Amino acid sequence: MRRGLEFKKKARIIIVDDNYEHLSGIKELIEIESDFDVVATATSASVAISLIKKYRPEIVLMDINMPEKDGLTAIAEIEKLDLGVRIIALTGYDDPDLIFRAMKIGAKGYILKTMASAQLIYAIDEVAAGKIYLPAALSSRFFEYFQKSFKEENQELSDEENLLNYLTQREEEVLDLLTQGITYKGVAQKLFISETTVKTHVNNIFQKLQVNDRTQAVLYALNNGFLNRRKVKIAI
Amino acid sequence: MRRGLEFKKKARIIIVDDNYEHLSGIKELIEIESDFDVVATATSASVAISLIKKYRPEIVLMDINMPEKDGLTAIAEIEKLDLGVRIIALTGYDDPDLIFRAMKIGAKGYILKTMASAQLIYAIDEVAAGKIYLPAALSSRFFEYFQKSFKEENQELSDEENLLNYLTQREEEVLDLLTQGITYKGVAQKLFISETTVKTHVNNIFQKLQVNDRTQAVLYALNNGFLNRRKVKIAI
DNA sequence: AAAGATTTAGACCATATGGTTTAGAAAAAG
DNA sequence: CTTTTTCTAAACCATATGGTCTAAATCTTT
Repeated sequence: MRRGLEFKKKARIIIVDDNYEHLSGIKELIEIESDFDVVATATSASVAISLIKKYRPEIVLMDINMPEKDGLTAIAEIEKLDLGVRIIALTGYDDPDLIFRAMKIGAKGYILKTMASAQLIYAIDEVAAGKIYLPAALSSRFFEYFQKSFKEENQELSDEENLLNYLTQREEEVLDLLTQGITYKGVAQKLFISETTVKTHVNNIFQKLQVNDRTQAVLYALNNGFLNRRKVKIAI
Repeated sequence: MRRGLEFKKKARIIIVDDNYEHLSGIKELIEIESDFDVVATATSASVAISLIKKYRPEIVLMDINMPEKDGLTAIAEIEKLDLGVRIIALTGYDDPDLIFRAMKIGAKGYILKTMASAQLIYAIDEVAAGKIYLPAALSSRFFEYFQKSFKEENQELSDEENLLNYLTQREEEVLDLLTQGITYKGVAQKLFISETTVKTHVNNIFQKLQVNDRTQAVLYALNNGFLNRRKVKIAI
């Protein structure tokens, strides 16, 4: 029966906005200009959450700037419930930090209230279809923020300044095991060398990293990109 | 002289692709269908880098899948030079991991070779204008990957499972200092308590976190969100 | 082939760390 | 106003860790 006639089920929507004017404006817009079904509206995050549990909508339009419980916390809570609700965040302005945090905690889309109504409908359409949608303008802001945070975090030290680059291969292996909380005895066993050899390596590592104990060496390693070819940190 | 006639300087481009067919195809396309100026081409990353240093183009189109030095490493190196070159990554398929890594290290755009030529021109246009451009389809892939990695990292432990939540205030203070690589003696001085008291706290911490040494305690703390209300990690 | 770096490993010693128990004072919870 | 928890601190001991020096075998580089 594939590729046959598909009766596309109307996506059910809940709209959340503390401003009643906005709320009803958006509601009308959706009811008039789209096929979606606004099953409920809420003017506070806490009410919204109970409504979501009750109606199990496909889509939630969530205003971020609300007093009391703010929209971001609400999104995080709803995502934690894991009901499969797809949340589109809504704000008045394109603060990249807000965009970043919303997307981070699981929003499937983000639109500005100032955007054309067609854009809102399109966004809902895309998100209802399982995609994640960010308008090009917001996407651009997001990525600038994203890259900036990476740059700051990663380029703390140049290659010459990063003392990790002076370690030999074997020293790296030893340090790697230390960053897993393994004792010297354990390291010796894993690397098939004697414990005294491990101690020699460790002492060399200390000198090269200019630290005086295991914990500091591990912290230096973690803070300066050791193993960061797989694991990536971003600071926000 | 603002808002006067602006002679928009043609953006200068260098194209990098190990496949010569592709390379000349793209070159012709750009020369015929756009205003951009292809100042050079390269079939390897290392050649590309010297050409970039020489010509200082505004835009670089960089193929990711190349033998020898791969495109991602090349992008990272070029970004490190900090010449203000804006790099657009180019691949045959939409691997979200590749997209994520490319954007992470600073690519200003990402397009597929299979995309329409108009799309390529548009991307260059946007990136040359200072924006970051990801076609909606790739952007969607990116965000799925992005959110998945956050979800995995953040929802490792529930509040009850996270042993850090069983620590007392004083124990948290001690652990905090340990995560800074401070010795027991140092902790004692900072908290104005005796060293034996520190040891008592530390032993209690070990029991609560189910570890047997300082390094493991520090690693547990760092891996399980101690101090993570400000810093956010994502694992890839 | 020679020089240098890396990896291995021992001796020796000092001290920091970890394990266990006991216990009083202070604070919080009931 | 008890009871419980937290914070403080000591004694005691075993062992892991760290500092320094020496040195041979192996691998790299010139």
